[in-house]
Amino acid sequence: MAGKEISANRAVDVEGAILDAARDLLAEKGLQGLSMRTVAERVGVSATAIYHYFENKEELVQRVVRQGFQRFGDYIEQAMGAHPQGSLERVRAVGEAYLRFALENHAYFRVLFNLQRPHAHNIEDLPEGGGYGLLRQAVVDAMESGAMRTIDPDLMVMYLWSLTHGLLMISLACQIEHCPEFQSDTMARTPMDMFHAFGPLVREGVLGPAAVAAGAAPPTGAAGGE
Amino acid sequence: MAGKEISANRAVDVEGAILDAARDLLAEKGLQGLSMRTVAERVGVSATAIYHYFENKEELVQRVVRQGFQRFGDYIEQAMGAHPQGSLERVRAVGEAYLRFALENHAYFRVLFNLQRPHAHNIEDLPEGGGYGLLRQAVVDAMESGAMRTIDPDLMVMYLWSLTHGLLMISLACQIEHCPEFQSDTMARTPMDMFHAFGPLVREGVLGPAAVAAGAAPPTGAAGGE
DNA sequence: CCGTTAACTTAACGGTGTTAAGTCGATTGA
DNA sequence: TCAATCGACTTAACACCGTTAAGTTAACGG
Repeated sequence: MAGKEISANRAVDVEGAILDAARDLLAEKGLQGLSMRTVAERVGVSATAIYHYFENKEELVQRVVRQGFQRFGDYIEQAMGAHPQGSLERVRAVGEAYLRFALENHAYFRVLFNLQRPHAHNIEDLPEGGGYGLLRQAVVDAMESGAMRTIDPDLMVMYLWSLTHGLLMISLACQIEHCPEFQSDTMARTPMDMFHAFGPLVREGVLGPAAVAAGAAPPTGAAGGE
Repeated sequence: MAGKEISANRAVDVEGAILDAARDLLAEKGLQGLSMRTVAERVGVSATAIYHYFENKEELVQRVVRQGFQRFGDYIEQAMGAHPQGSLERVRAVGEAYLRFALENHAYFRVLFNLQRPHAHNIEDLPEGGGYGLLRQAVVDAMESGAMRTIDPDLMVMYLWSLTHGLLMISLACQIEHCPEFQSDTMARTPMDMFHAFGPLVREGVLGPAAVAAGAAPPTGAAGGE
């Protein structure tokens, strides 16, 4: 029995070591930098030994990702706890922690959120060349016509772009149609429906028309603000 | 000279054929499904012939991506044109076209925006397991305390999550610090600064406190839809 | 002591991006 | 008209990749 424990512990050790090595490699060099052979070399076993603990490379990566989301969640939870329940600061703290975690571990975060290597394309390769400039002009026009509040148009564009792009990315990352999580009654299912459902929030804000009209903007805490 | 033209045209033909084959393969099977050998087979040349036109696989993909963004931009421009200048409908149309294009060409779009294969992870693997549920609770609490308007909490969570995630993805996709495009005076530079700058927009909406207070919500067009 | 099983190993297969060297026809200069 | 050049390829090969098959070796239960 002592022997069994030892061997079991050893097995756990090796499995853990494989996971650790895989995580480090992912953080250092991304998914492309993770090969079964390099992981095995770091651990000190042969490449095929990994197949004793994991079915294939995908499962290995999946396990690392799962572990990563766990830490991500813990990080956010801790950041939240520092603010009073029911406050907007608390909601904002979630977003801040989200960003902070991602920026501090961004090579690793890329893997968590399914991104490829940096792929050095400038902003000009993005919808730019037709997209960014067009949206910006539409925003400037809307501001001039009074259909939209007047602020820095680049900030407005970034806000609208982020919201749309984020919705899309999340929808694509998990095939949202198959997630019971998101099937609440009042909530539309397709990304396009959600986009439309965002309308009132985008127009009137998270405080809502009544609060804004009453000039009741809280002096200290606000959802996205400093 | 006739011969030169012919050979030049032929060269262009082959180059174009390679690009077309690469685009089709990317749209069908994503980045993993694109190998130099399969592209070459479709075109009817040997794999190494590609290296006469492109430095390596990365450049080939880059070229396809660039072409893709061009079409993406054209698509958006066309959708915009259908709405009157200066209207919120026009701004919203950009977002709608953005989503429509991405959803209709999503295998291809994944490559444009640097995403990996579907990687079937459920929503539970996302910040869930600590994140989604926590944010949702914070939102529910804020609604109950009156710090936030009361709507479907899942919709609110999706809105906040999309905005934050999108900002992050765009920031990571192009290293925004090095983009002069985004160095406008009033605009903060880091993703975290932008997140904070979003504050007033998130709280009060794109219409602004004055318009909302005046009950001046336009009857027909609004930024995020109906 | 024997059979089984866990925990590996080595060898190999088919695939990948990429390089080196060679072929071959058309173009060009003398 | 002939030799040289050059563009547009080809074949062969290299190193690496994920993965499978078969074998080894030590510990264990009966």
